Amino acid sequence: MSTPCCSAKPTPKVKDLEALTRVYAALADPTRLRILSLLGDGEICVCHIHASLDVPQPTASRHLAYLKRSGLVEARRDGIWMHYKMAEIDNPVVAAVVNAALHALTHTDISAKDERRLQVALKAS
Amino acid sequence: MSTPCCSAKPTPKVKDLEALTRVYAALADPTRLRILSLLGDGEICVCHIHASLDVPQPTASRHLAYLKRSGLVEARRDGIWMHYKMAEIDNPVVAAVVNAALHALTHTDISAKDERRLQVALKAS
DNA sequence: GCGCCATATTCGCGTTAGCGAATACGTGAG
DNA sequence: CTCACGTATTCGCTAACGCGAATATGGCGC
Repeated sequence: MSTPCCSAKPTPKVKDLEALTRVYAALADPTRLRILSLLGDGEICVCHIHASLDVPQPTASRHLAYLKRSGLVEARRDGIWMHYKMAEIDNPVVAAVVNAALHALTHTDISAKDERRLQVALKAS
Repeated sequence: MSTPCCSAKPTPKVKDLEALTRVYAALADPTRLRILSLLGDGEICVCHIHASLDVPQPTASRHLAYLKRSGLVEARRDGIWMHYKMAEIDNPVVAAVVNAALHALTHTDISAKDERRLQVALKAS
């Protein structure tokens, strides 16, 4: 369940190591990991992200742009607000890596606290 | 099998995000990923590593030192030669992340070629 | 001891990343 | 049109990384 790769028999291929490397580079930052952890539960507005993480707004925006560049995240405009969510990853090998990250994040204290702050913020809306 | 975490019920914890971040930083380099892929099959001598990857010896040594610092790899001295192997990772969450990486690497072309070159080198010993 | 071999480290360089602060963009309200 | 608000980008600045080249360490044979 956490590694859906290889459930289908036709062996998937990664074009080259660069794709994997870029994904791991995107995961190699605590702020981005915290963002991904929040996005693992569904689409969220930027304001809720930087409020839940308690980081400056430009910081959240910059990391979100990085994640979008890396193909891990998709953006949707809704009037004034931007909503982000996890991207559909076509490559099953890469998807398994990202899922492993999301799963690992469920075991961190910080992500649990972020999640709690997010729920509070959502309730206040 | 690829994610042994959570097979036991007592929920494991990651001290903080820094541990995860450091692991991902260690994985965010193509040369290190290729090295880990080779080490996934067992202990290897440094000379075979830099020969199989076709990278300069100092480069292999530098990345191996990085991996050792990150706790992903262990070194063993055998006379003149240094042998490296995957480290036993105590934290099951981190272990799952590393296993996901090793699994992903089995789907890359480059790692397959490295593996083939390694087998040739081992046969010639 | 000397010298050779495998491995590790250092140095200088260019590239990249992250941050805080400030500023620009873009959309809806009035 | 103008303003306010949410979001994105730019500007120094600093720190870390990766590389090639050169050099240093450490163990073995003689």
